[in-house]
Amino acid sequence: MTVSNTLRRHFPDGIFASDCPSRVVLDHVTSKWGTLVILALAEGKPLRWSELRRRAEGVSEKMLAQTLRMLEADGLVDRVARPVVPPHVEYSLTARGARLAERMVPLMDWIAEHAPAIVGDAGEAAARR
Amino acid sequence: MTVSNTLRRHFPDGIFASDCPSRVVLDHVTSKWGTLVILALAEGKPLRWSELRRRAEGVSEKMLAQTLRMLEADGLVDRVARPVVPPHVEYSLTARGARLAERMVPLMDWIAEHAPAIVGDAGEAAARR
DNA sequence: CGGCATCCGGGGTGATACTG
DNA sequence: CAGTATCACCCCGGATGCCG
Repeated sequence: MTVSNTLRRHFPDGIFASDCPSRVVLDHVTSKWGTLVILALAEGKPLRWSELRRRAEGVSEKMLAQTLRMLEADGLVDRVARPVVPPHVEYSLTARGARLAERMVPLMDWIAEHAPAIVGDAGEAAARR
Repeated sequence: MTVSNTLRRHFPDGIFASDCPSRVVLDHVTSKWGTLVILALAEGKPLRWSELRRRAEGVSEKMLAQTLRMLEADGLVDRVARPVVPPHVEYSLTARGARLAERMVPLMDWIAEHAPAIVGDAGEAAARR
């Protein structure tokens, strides 16, 4: 038993049809920067734009903006702008986003634990070639 | 409490440094087709190339091959070829892959349940604009 | 500080054809 | 059936410049 009844109920015959809404959401939350942003916000503490940029190391302004707008449109991230100068904007997870994050953290934990071994294996395999 | 101690222990100061092995593994398992392949194999039943192509609807031959080789190199997917004609090749999850899949299924369950609402919201938001 | 608009270059992607 | 090879294209994503 590795596939849940929920999954079976929703996708009895093909995991994901190419036009299924799940595909869209899947692409959003598993996007390169989407996962990092959600995870950074998973601590529960609102983060500012500049903080997010540091947390998701390597992200460009454009991609961070794009990612945040995408997640906001999906109702996963909340954006609160205080109209002061200099501007102060904070991002946090919505209730929905927090529930999603709960399911992402165990996955990230696993990856964090096993990534070194996996990359190590790959390196050896590459060296053997 | 939304971020685990494991995650904190491994990434005390930045979720993911840009050169961290986790980034590589993360990109692999959250790649567009990687998730679908892992999930398709998560049932535990070995699948043939052509079955995988049908399950991951929309995947091209090239990307399926690329994805499978990547996951195989990561030690997540096992490839067994029976040298008969016509060729018979079966893919399944390794023990490591199965453990990863266990952590992906809850995430996919959540997405499967909430994707319609999310896409629906996005549609409404777009219409409102 | 927190964005958005524009340009543009490279590589990821898909279609097609071919093979063991 | 299960792939590899080749190629053309498109779009992701970075860099830059400007604005509230």
